[in-house]
Amino acid sequence: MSGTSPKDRRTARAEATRREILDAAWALVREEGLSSLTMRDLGARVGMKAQSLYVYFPSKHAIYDAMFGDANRELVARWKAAVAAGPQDPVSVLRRRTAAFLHFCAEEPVRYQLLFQRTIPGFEPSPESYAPAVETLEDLHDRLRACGVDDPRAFDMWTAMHSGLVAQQNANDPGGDRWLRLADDTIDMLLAHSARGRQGEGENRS
Amino acid sequence: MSGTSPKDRRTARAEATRREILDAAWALVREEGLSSLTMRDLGARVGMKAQSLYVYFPSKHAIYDAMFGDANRELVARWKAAVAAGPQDPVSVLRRRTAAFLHFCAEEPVRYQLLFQRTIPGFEPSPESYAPAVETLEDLHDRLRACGVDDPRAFDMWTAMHSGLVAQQNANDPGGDRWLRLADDTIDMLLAHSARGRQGEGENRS
DNA sequence: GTCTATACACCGATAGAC
DNA sequence: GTCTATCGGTGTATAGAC
Repeated sequence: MSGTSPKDRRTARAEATRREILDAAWALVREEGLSSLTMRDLGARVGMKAQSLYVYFPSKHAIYDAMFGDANRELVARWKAAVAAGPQDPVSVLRRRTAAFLHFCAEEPVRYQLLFQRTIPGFEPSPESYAPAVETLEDLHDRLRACGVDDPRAFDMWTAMHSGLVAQQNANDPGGDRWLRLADDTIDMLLAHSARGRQGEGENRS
Repeated sequence: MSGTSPKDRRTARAEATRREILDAAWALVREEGLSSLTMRDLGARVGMKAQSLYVYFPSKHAIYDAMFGDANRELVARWKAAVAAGPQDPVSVLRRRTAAFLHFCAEEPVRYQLLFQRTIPGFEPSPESYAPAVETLEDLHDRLRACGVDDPRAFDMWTAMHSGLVAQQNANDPGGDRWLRLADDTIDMLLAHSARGRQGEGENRS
């Protein structure tokens, strides 16, 4: 259990190279755009010929898929940190979680594009890379239920509102906060709306 | 003023060919997706070699631009028709206008993608093609003001909500109405929210 | 494991013949 | 106005030297 076999060393080295290629790919798409990633450019960036990349990834789509997984795992880490970071009453947790999600989507448009806009022709994420996204959505469902929102229509309205805030932010004020700063107001509005007709339960604003 | 010069005849013929090419392009992107449009396929569709298309359009982006203009003009026609089609009180007009916009966006995802997702690498619409979009947005502004909404934040919340409804509808339930049917509820919520703190003015629900 | 070399089937775009 | 021919680009793939 303690020793490291030659095979482990070899796969560990290969894994490090994969990581290096992915980091270079992120840098490239940040500079040139998601769809401007080419195998030849990427190879040059890591000091390889394009053909050698196929030793580490079977195709360009496999690189996109690994990036998709990267981004999704980062998103999960973000909202888990936000959830843990303050008062634990459901509405406060929901507010922090929502803010973390919105900032994650707005701070790097190319990452948002990869995760949610699906702009690459023919690219479909693998189930493994997609799994954290399912976890994220289920967690949101739980958080909303904890705040007394269990109407499916209210849930759909919630996802629409936040996808809309991010879409408008990235499209019309990239790098700014014109729509992001509406988040808390929007949360108030949605909570009030879904509480309508029910007996008003704890709704603390802080 | 009444006669038709040879030059007019020539340009009219060319204009008809342009129209024919654009119709073929719409058919192609509907079948194959927005980014799968190729000059070779498009040429074949109208019985030309790809190179001959350059007689009518200087580039592939120019074709996308003309399609962008097509779609925007159609959108204007749609909401103008919806506005004229019923009772003229501001809230009813706003409801019909909003429904027309949402259905326009949802009924042909590829058109929505061209207009609002900006998924084509390097494509920016020309000012001429974009002009109707400005008119649409200004009209929305006026309609909202007529309903007593003049807070810029409420206006931004409005655009976010509706961009989000369409985004979720097209991404997660294409062809259905899971998010579209939330429109009237959403309008109620937004109108109530922006009326909060002001003296409640006429808010008639059809 | 990386290279060179070569190939294939596409792509947008241009030059020039007719 | 349409064609043929061609260019440089793309992702992908294979063969073989070192």
